[in-house]
Amino acid sequence: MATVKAVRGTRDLLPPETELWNRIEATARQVFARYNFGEIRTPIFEDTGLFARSVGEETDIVEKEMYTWDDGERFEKSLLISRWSLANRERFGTVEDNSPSGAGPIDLECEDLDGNFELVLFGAKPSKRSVDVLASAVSDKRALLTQLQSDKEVTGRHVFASPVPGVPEETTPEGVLLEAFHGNFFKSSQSLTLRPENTAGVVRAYIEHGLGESGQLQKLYYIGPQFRRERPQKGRYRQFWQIGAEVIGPPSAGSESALRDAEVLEMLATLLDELGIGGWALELNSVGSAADRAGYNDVLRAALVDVAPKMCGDCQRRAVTNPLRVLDCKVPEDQPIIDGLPKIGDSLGDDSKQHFAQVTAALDAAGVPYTLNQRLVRGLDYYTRTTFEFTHGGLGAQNALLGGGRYDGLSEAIGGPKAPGIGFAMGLDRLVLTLQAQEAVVGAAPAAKADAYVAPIGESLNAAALILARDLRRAGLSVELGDGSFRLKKSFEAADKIARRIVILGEDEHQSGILTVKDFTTGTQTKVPRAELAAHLARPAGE
RNA sequence: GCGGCUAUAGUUCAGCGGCAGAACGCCUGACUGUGGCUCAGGAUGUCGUGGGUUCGAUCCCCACUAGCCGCCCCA
Repeated sequence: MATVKAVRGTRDLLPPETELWNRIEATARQVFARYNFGEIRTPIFEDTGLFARSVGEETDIVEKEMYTWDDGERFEKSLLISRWSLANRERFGTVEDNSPSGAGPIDLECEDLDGNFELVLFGAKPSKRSVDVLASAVSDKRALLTQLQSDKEVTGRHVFASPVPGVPEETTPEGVLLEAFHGNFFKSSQSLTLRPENTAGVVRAYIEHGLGESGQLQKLYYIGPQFRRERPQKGRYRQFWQIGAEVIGPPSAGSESALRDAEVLEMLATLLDELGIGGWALELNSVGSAADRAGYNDVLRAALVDVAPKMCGDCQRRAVTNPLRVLDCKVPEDQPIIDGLPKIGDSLGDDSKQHFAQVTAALDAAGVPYTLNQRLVRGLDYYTRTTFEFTHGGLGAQNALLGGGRYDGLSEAIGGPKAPGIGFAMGLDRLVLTLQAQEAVVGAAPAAKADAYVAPIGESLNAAALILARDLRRAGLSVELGDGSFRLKKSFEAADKIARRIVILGEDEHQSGILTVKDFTTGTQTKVPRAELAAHLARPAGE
């Protein structure tokens, strides 16, 4: 029997690797706290419409990478089928009787009509298969159900016509309506999606809880898994982890100020430094207001008409579908052409230019190094004005550690108040890879060992050992508990691997209350009264 | 979604159309209340899954699945 494995693009994080993850998360929380960010935890799934409207209908994420499902009550469907089958046992008793035009493949449709739900069973043009299907439907409702659920050829054919409730009728040339049911059969049906990113959820929560009403700037961070159905690669998974933060609020709270952009960028520089990421680079750009961006898109599209035929195949396609993406092209031959294209900086309005100048001036003053990259146009629709990316060499094709930008119109796009904001998302999976690579060079610190290993000799002392371990643990020590069924040799072998000292609890020690402690670092063995044991074990190894 | 490479022991990997291998790790003993170092011995396994070719396939062929690298896109 094939064993069940983690599904493609997902993975387990095990010790000791999880220590690194926790260290990163703890560092991030500390840094965020110093900048007065609070944690927000939003649901892992949201209404599909949220992502369609925020991330952008036309983006790859929404078009083909989301995990989306319908949250209707699917069981009701089978009830309806069985009801239909019973009701028509008589009428469709024979194949000939039932098929004025021949009973075709049977299908189900349901649709929301005026708040109620319509469910329709209909047959299409006759075929040998469809006759068989119907025959089994009449004789056995379970067989019909199986057919409907398993046979793609049957269930895949959708021909829908508006029915008269309860009355069979002719429908389209392709199909004959067999029966229609009308009523509130489906209590609810909603399209849900595993979040592909977290900014949309944060802004949704901001709107839903009226956080803008406080008049205060909201500074929120999150840490959690996101989901995109992409082809897995190193540092890219279908369930991936992001740490991100958002600064959002009403304009009166200063949410549009370039100072906020600079503060976020300076915080990120600090965070990466404190994480020990060496050699990061900040790339910075402004895509301007929504209008600036649209204008540039037109200018770029026009400019590409002449030069695109000389470019790579991908670029020729992008020139039509998404001109901004041409700027991302990595084909060497195309680079001179791209350099000759109009720059987005020339399409920025005065407001956008001034805002961006303030951002860079603040970064200069704070000593945060950056490089301007006019080709940096982020893929998500909601970005405006400042966009940025922190990259790191040694990540292969996936060289972006984190990315983000300003999204002044996002709240309004999903039905909220005017609430400009700026935020970022950091790929935790890649951050871990980067740190692991660095530590491999520097030399990873050995895994932390427990303070002590309590080794009872004989199973009769197991309970006493449990109590001893409990007391040491309550004193704040990390303690592993051995098993009295082990021979002492085995206890030593096990203990040496996972603890700094071993505490032997044999009959002698149990009677006298004076325990035998051996320090693995020095190999010295001492007798320690139980009352002094915790203090003794708390000392560094070798002392 | 597309292209290339890969899949053998717990791990890292050799290997060959004819008995399944190494290192490390693991277990046992030398040593019944003392680890590391050493020595002796042992088990490693559906050779990714399913087909095909062949007297015979872990090896050759095909498909599938998964991983890695690149593309697309993105964190």
